[in-house]
Amino acid sequence: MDANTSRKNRHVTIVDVARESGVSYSTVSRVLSGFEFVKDETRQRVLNAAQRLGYVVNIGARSLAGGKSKIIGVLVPGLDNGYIGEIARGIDEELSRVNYDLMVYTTHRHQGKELTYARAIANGLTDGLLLIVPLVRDYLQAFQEQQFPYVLIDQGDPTNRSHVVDSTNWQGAYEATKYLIELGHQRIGIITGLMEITSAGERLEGYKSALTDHNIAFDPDLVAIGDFWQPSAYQAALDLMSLKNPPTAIFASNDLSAFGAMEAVRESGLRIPEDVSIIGFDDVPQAALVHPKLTTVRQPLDQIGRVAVRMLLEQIDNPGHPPRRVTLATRLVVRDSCASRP
Amino acid sequence: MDANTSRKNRHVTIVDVARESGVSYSTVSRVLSGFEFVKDETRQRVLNAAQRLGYVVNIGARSLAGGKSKIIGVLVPGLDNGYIGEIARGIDEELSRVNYDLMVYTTHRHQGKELTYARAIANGLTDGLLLIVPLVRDYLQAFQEQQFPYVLIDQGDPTNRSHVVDSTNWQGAYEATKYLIELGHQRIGIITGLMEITSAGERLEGYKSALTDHNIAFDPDLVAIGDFWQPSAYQAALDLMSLKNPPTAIFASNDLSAFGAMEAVRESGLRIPEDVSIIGFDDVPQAALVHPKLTTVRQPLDQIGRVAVRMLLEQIDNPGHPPRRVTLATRLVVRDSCASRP
DNA sequence: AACAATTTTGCAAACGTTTGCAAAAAAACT
DNA sequence: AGTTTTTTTGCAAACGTTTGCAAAATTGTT
Repeated sequence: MDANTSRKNRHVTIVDVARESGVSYSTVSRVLSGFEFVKDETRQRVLNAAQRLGYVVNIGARSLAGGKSKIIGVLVPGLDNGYIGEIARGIDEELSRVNYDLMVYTTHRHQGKELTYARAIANGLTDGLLLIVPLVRDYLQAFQEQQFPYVLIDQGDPTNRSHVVDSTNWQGAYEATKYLIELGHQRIGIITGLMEITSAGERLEGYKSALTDHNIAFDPDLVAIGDFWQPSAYQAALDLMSLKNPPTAIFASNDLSAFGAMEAVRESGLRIPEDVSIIGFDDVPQAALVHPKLTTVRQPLDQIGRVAVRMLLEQIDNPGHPPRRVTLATRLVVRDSCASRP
Repeated sequence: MDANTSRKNRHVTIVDVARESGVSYSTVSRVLSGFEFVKDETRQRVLNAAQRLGYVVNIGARSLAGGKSKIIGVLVPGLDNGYIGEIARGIDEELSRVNYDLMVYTTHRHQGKELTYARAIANGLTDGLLLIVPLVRDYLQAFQEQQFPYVLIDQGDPTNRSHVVDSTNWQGAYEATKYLIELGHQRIGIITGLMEITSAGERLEGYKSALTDHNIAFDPDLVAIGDFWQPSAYQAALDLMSLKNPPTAIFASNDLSAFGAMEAVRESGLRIPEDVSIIGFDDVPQAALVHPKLTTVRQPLDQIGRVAVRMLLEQIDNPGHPPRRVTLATRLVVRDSCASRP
């Protein structure tokens, strides 16, 4: 096979630009990568030449040589849910303002060997990492030792050594529950999230507090364990509804769970909100699309993404920044899925 | 400021592994990167050493030196919709099987200067590109000249020089329309997609053909131009419903548009499906969640993603592969949003 | 046992940047 | 005009790989 594929598809390099503009390649590098001292006239000359030649930096080389890759990574379970989608939008928008690119790593695949995995990332070409995953643990330490920038999204770090951005989970849950109580409900069920995630716990606590504060005894039977996904919430709701004394309202720990609950309730032959009220958490785009429109606690998801990016960039530019935790406010969005107690 | 940040956070390199296992670094490279001739015993020794040291390749260096980066890029408008999410899932799953990573580029930002942009990508560190974008044009040629691997998803290439994977748009639209006709509808409106996208045109044609084949005159008034997004579909549906002789059924060119149409119809005080039937296209996850559940034409979105990846890999491993076009079958999914003519 | 053929290994030269250090040029003082 | 200071530039040495080529080791032939 005479496969004379010319492997070398020569690209325009910094050297070409240097030649074209009559300066040394290091000057070009300086012009292109930063703001070092370089005479304005020279800078212009270089910029023009680069433009003319259609130069574009080779990221691999740059990161090898020690510069920033201008890539940040985001570690997520998967792309296929509105929650992540909204956060991703915020991330993306903020990133674009500073000309960074985005690398996506999904965990659902790399089961188990996450540590190795995280090391791979840190070692590689990303300048920092955004983690939107449950069960973060071991590798945080590795990151800390390496001073590798990262921020946790919607997931607390028990050791308080991480930068994290989240929202007022406890309070949001409290408000949701309170709202239900004010509608006259006394038996309020909750479908929890995956309890390994800190926000799931916080929401459960908020629910409990609201109950207590309004003199309603907490009944463990009304707590159904879910995992933030629709199918398990569906099952959980089914369990709740088959109680001898079923709830007249359900607080689902996220919207996806609320959708599952709606399905289950409807299948039990009951109407929403006439027979049972359902409230969610997150306010993903679909929440306003389902019927009846879902009343829910809004997390400013895109904002969360934005803030996370800013915090990460801060660390990148300024290593050794002391850990910060930013908590964004949630607010109740009343739509059509809740009504007064029947 | 005594910021003595030790810039050099030394990583384990191929050289360390070489030392540890008592061979030269090139042998290590060969063991790690490919299947070159190397004695089995040596290979084992190297592998063990690498394992022990926790070695992990530096992608930047590898791609600089001419190897594969094992990263593929995907160019999308944005991450915040179920359609992309599903395709992405397919892509991701398939990629994980071959240990590739994923870089996401969104276009909504780089308005206009897409050519420069695409060149940047191709020049950079991705081994290939998946394009899920409207309005592909100029840069395709650049890719072709450079023999840079790419595949078009759900978007045809008029010149037939690209690898593309899509689904049976014409046929899906035909079936949807036919289904509506068989339910007795005579005045069937259509909300088109963004007409710059080939699939939008194909779906419109399918709709027309079905009409013609069943002796229903095509009425231009019943065609409302949309752009595949909910808000414009909402408006389009409103227009349709305010016709002197409004349609009794609407074929929306994608599910998002169908959601918009549902909203509009409901707001006009009409019921779905009793007063007007609505059918969508795509079958995104939410389609089964809205109420009434949406009858729609299912595209195997994750499959599309999978196939696209396979085609891309094929090109990467085997440059100069002649362009192929794979068209996956759609099928009608009947749910609750369509009924016989009132 | 000598030689040829084949398989396995190692050396060195890229790949395209960044950056410390020193040289050159320009500007600011005497 | 001669110094000193400051700004601007260039050289060279990394960074961690891959890979062509040649040397070394192994195997096969006679």
